[in-house]
Amino acid sequence: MAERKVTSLDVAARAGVSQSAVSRVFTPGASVSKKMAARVREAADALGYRPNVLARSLITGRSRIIGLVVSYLDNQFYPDALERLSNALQEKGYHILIFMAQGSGHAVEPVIDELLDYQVDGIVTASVGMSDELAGRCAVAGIPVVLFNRGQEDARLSQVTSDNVGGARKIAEFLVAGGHKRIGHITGWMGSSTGRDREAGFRAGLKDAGLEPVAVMDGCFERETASSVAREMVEQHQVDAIFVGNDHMASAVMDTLRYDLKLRVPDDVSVVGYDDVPLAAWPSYDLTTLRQPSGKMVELTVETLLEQIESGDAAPRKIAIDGPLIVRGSARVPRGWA
Amino acid sequence: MAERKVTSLDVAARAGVSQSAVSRVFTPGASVSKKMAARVREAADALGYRPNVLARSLITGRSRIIGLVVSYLDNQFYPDALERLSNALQEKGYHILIFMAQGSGHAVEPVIDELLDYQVDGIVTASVGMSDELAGRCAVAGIPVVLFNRGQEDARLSQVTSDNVGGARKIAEFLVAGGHKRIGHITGWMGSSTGRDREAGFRAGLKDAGLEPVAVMDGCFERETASSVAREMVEQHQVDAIFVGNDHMASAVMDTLRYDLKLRVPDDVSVVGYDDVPLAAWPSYDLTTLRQPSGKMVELTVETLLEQIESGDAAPRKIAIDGPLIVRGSARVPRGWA
DNA sequence: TACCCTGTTGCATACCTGTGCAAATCCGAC
DNA sequence: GTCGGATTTGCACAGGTATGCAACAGGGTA
Repeated sequence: MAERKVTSLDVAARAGVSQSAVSRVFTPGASVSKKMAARVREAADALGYRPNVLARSLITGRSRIIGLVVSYLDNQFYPDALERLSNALQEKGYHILIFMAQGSGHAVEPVIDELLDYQVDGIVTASVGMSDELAGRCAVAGIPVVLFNRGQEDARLSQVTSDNVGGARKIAEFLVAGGHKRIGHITGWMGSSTGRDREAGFRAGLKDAGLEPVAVMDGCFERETASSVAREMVEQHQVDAIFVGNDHMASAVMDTLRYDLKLRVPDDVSVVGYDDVPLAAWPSYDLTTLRQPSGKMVELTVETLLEQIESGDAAPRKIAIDGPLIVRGSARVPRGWA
Repeated sequence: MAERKVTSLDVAARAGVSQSAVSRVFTPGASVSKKMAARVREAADALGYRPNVLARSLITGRSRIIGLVVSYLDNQFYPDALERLSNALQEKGYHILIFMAQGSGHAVEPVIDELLDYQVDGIVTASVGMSDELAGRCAVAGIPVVLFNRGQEDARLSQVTSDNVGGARKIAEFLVAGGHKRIGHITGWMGSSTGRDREAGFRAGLKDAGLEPVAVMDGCFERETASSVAREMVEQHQVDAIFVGNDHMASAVMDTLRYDLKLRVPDDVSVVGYDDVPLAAWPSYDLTTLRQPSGKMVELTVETLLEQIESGDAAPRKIAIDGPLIVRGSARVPRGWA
């Protein structure tokens, strides 16, 4: 039923040339005469020949596959980034092999092993950390790793994040300028660098104004957790503003404030998020938030990764780019704010 | 810097056995003695050996890679399905190579070629159609294709959808029972089977009640388009209910009705969606909608695909599963509705 | 014509694994 | 101790491609 695969040998036979000639025609930068190229291409088209990427990778040592490890896709930020990442890599002739880090986010270990089995040229992990031992295995295998939206000490790992400390500080300044007195913070998962950095920046920003958060609780990057924590924060700490660790949780918090606790946003409580995902701009939320420029982040991720893959020995890079505060209607705007 | 890759030969040498022995130890179902397996595994662990999937696929003819073609991820339905699909396949030892069909959804052609280059074992296309010629190429190559959430005539293609005609009919009945008189429909993209089937089912349902939609306009599965179309529908056709072709658009329509046109939902206009994505359950939308059981759909997609891959000559299947109407608060509920 | 230089081509091999076949080993029964 | 059968092992090759090396052709100059 399924026809036998057509190989470079078939093409060579039909064109009356050697197999190596065929190979060279399909290898950019190889030495082939115009005439030869024309003959081979004609035969190849007639037979419907296309080079076998897997066989090719066996000999070149490059698979043109990038492994992507991701743990959840319900936060809009990640599908968006995934789409951009895939497009950017596709343009460079690479493709994404996707791996879900299931369970409680800690099951990265077995996933990386499988990744290595596929001889990926590089790895991007989105919102997922790596053990030192794992980082070592990748380093030994010569496979560059870029942490996307997450940071880690290990010098062998590259990372691309937004300036979480600086961003959160801006938010603190904004809330202070808005005259809020009882400010709370629902953090991202404190087991993540992102969650910790935003908390640190936020605390620092308040401290500069002589303030301190009246409550800091872990939202774990989950909508349900954030909702229940928000309820507690309002009822027990009477906050007048909440900085929520990302937009995904912030939208849930706004829903809880409005529909569950019957409070007005921002009149009773101001809410600020982080990321500026698409839904932040939807009229239902109209969320003031700090934009993580995902286009730029992806761009730099690709650049960092390909640089290491193609030049072999480029040093890992730790990149933090800053993003603007997007002022919308979910938080009281300070008088005369630019 | 990067150590030379450790191969089955290295393991064989260390264990003092032949390379084939090593291969057999890592091939489930091959004939190996306990003793041999133990020796080989010890040596393999010591060296950190893992079989090279690419080299293996070269000889077995199976890559254990499934190609996924997807055109957009901003509709929550797709990231959700992608996550489930990846997990389900991962469990079976397969992995997803992702391809974005960029542009106006018609650029599937070049993408499929690239897919074939990677020797994928099967293809899943999400909300993307295929030309007959393309379907033919896949059939010739012996690669099964499953259309996810989209239908097509071609007998060589499998497909898994919800019962779009039946589902839309249920919605029509619900709106009619609710006493609505001027009912409009913002369709999904009419270039897609999904869009057309839902429209047909909806029309049929209204007809059974002696009604007809007062307006039918194409929302193209895009939020912006749906919004502007909704405005037109209200202003020029005074609808009292709108069936929107999916939840992704429906949430935008609700925002437009409420915040732009200052209408109350459902008091002034009822809105019903399709899919039951997570945001449909969020209090801000509380959207009445028809659930597409994505878990079940993914399950059947995997089953269909693997059956064809592994048994080689299973016939393509056309599956349409039906889903329940989820009644929430965005549409007037008929008196005494179960 | 003899010469050299540049640009093309073919030959042979390597990449890493799975598998058919034949040889080897094992084990128990006579 | 011998034999038969079942199980295990090794040998050798195949799968589809890229590439170093040597051989080759072509063309221009003296």
